[in-house]
Amino acid sequence: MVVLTDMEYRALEHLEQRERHLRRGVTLQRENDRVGEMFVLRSGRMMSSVLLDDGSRQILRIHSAGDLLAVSNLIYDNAPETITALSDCTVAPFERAALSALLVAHPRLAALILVYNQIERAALTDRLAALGRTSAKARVAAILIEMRNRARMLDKSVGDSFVLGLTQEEIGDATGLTAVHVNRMLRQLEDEGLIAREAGRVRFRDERALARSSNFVDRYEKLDLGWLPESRG
Amino acid sequence: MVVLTDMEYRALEHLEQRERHLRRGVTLQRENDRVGEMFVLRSGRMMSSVLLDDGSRQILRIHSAGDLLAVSNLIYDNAPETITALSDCTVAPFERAALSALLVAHPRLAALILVYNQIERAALTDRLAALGRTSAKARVAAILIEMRNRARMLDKSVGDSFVLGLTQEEIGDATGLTAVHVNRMLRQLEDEGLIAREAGRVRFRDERALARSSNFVDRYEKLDLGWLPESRG
DNA sequence: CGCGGGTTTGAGCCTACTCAACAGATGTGG
DNA sequence: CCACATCTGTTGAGTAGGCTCAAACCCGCG
Repeated sequence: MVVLTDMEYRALEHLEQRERHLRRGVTLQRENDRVGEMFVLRSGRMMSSVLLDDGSRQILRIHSAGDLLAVSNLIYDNAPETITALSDCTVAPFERAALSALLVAHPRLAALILVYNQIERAALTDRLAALGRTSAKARVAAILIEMRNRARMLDKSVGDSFVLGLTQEEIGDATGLTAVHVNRMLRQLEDEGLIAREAGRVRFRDERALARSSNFVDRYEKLDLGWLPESRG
Repeated sequence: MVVLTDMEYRALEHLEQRERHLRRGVTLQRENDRVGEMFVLRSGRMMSSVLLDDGSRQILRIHSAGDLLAVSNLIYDNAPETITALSDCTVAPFERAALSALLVAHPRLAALILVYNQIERAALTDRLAALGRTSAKARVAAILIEMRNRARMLDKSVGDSFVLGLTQEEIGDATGLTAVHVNRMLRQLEDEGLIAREAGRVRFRDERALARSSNFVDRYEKLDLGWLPESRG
């Protein structure tokens, strides 16, 4: 999508020097933890979530390889969100100072971070609209499509059938529903012939109808990056 | 909160050269419009929203003076959201290229934009959690507190009593409720002695209890900006 | 073989929605 | 200055989508 120069590439490499491996289920940081680092997710899938004081959980975002994690630690000393591994993962931690230096040395990378933020913002506002204004079925359909597209971004060979990698409870926490109701909505989508479920995999049988019933918009498409500043090296 | 240097200050002034005045109700941009500009909101209050295809509306964010508007136009040619004036407003438009130049010339301002993005992200995720996991009453309470705090940021003299400046329909579209139910929730908060309503104004009678019933967190507090890069001039 | 995590299904309930009517306030044109 | 339209807020009655509680099932795993 954007070609980095050698210098920029090396700057990123430098940022990601260290590496940490996480097993599925491990939490990288817990809400309100005193934190200072940020992370690049190098492989695997993670999620960020918050706990409300009635004990319920809201999943804010599902992250996959290449995402920046915990960027909000840049400005808050106490983490505003919990970050947990959904699969085995590797992350590369880096310090505020490193990011700060990067911004100064590589304005074009600074701009790309801004771009990244805006994509994420768009995705968040889509979810906001979904939670506020769409039915349970639409929300479940939307998360299915989003997960498939994510999978495909990392592996072009992914087609109609893919491994969801989320429990129904997790889908519920992401969509603001109960696990029980998620189950019923999946069944309904299946009964209507929109999807099929087979041993941990989901297959789209009528993607068109699925998209129609979910208001889904792919925010990684149709980006315009012509305005990016010149690179320095 | 952060002291700008003369150079930085002048760079921002330059960005905000032009000015445009908007009457209440006017839309600055409509979803899917072909756009290229971004804006600084100089005075007044605006909102960004999306329309779903069943005709319902979700308000994504309420903006007040000082906010950056339509930053997502940076990366999308077609606006992902509608932006409308909630009161008479003035905005200062600027181009992608201007922002791009700013990032190169003033890395510390680039960092501040990043900071701004993260605050906004935190606010969005709070709302996401509210829509997904809290009751109607809690959501209404939360928006009241948020609006009061916003008003106070611009005018330190604002205390328990303030002008809400939103119709019940707008509150509904922001919280994912119907106007009718918003009305009932306001009445309930009033009956319970948490608020009083008097001619367009809201007064907090028990702010502690209001905050308790709403999970509200003020994301503009407790920022740590010690890591910001040195300014250049 | 028993255990635990995840899934499935049923029954009944409650929160928030829909529809509808009305009251006030504001504005507009005649 | 009145008649009328429009927008916002208020209240009631009935409905429904999604929740709770509970039980059973499936499957991989120690």
